[in-house]
Amino acid sequence: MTTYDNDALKPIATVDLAIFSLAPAGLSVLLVRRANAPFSGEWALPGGWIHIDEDADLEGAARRVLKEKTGVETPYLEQLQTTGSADRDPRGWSISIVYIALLSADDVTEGQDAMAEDAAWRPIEGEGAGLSLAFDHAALLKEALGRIRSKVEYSSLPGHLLPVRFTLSELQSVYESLLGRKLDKSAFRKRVAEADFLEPVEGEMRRASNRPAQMFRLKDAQSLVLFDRRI
Amino acid sequence: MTTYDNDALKPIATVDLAIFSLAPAGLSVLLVRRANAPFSGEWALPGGWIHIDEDADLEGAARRVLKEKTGVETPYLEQLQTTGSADRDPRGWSISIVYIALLSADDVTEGQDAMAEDAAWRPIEGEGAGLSLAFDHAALLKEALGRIRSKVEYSSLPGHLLPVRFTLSELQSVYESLLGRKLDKSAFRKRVAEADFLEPVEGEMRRASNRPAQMFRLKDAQSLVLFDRRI
DNA sequence: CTAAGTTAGTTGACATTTATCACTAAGTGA
DNA sequence: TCACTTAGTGATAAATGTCAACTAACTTAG
Repeated sequence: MTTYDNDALKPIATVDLAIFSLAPAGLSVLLVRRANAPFSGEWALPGGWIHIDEDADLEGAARRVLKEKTGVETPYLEQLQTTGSADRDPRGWSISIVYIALLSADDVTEGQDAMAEDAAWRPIEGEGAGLSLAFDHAALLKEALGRIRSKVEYSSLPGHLLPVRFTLSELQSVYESLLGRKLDKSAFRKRVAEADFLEPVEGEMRRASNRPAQMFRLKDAQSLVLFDRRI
Repeated sequence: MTTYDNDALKPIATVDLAIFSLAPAGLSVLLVRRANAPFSGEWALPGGWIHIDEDADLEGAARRVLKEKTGVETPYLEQLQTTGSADRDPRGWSISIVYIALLSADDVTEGQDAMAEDAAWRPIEGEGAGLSLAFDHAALLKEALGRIRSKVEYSSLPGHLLPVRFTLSELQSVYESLLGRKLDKSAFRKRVAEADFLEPVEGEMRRASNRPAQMFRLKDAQSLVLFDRRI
């Protein structure tokens, strides 16, 4: 085993985030416009160097970046993957640890003031492959989308994109929009009940010109519940 | 965004591997005894610095370490997770990108000469939580075991631990031993047939003092096939 | 040569689970 | 009071899993 006699032999390490929310237009990702070289002026996933004097660990670094860009402190946060190669950054051998964050619709509306000026929500169109982003961020975003789409099939993931309180019908629409197909109401409710990640907000109903609907909230806003079978 | 004016501000980055095989005693992991500080003399997962002049990318670094320790070049290899914190290595802020590798029984027997002298196979007992390893490697190993055990439920993973050619009954035993429960022969064969990751080796049979069994091999020795439902 | 023993591989009956779709419930507004 | 809309539940058909019996193909003992 060799040692790093020379720090110049160390790779560069950054933490990058794929931050998702449900804008009215559907699933959207937060992008920032780069101010400096390389790729100055181009859009990229929010991210930054690890600050070894400030960040206790990788997840701490991810939370710091998230707070800087959105003002949100306690979202759903999950490590996606790590890429690293000699040529993904013109400045040298670099590593990117990528996290996925899901923001509730309430986080987005409440956090509008706190949001960084260089940041913007971009709706995902189709497979989301069409975007041109700095570094290898288009590929990273594609991976993140793949992970999200796959987890919708067998987890409570969509619950983290809604407002804090929502009805079962609203939850079902989010599943349907992320999956791109209709679900049966009865089967959907059976799955949700079994998975046991919701609790009713007692006495609170969504009222419209029809039968009122019971409102629910996630039992745990930070964690994902996996289903036994597909939704 | 800040820049690294000083390389001393960069974290240390290593690639570590949880390399598994099926020794006669059951699932086993390859450990190496550390020759240098820190944790000199203690057992650890095989790993090493990223060599920015030699490794093209992270997976390349993982393959290099794997070859150094086992002589094997083309195993099943999968990125598990990345940990990084200020205190996991006494030398400073450090990142470890952890890979899981699965070696076929043939790899192990053929590669015995090529295996590094400081390395040894250690059988996993129970949950594998009892081992005391350098750094946070005990926790990393536990994560790796969790990933493997969970993937056995819905993937072709056990096929990568057997010799290149094997019978369906042998495959079923490996599933059973990793899952810790018996499976129904008929249901098992239905799943395996549906998942379509095996091909028969025409004319080749396992002979014993009973009816001969058809031998099979993986259609693709590097990739995992996921099932629609649990095994 | 034959019968007993062993494991491979298949088949079918039955129980359980899951999908599909129709139904009842509870509100609004004309 | 009736038409309309969405919420929520139940009933039946289809699919799937479980269990165990069955046939097949070999070796070995007598």
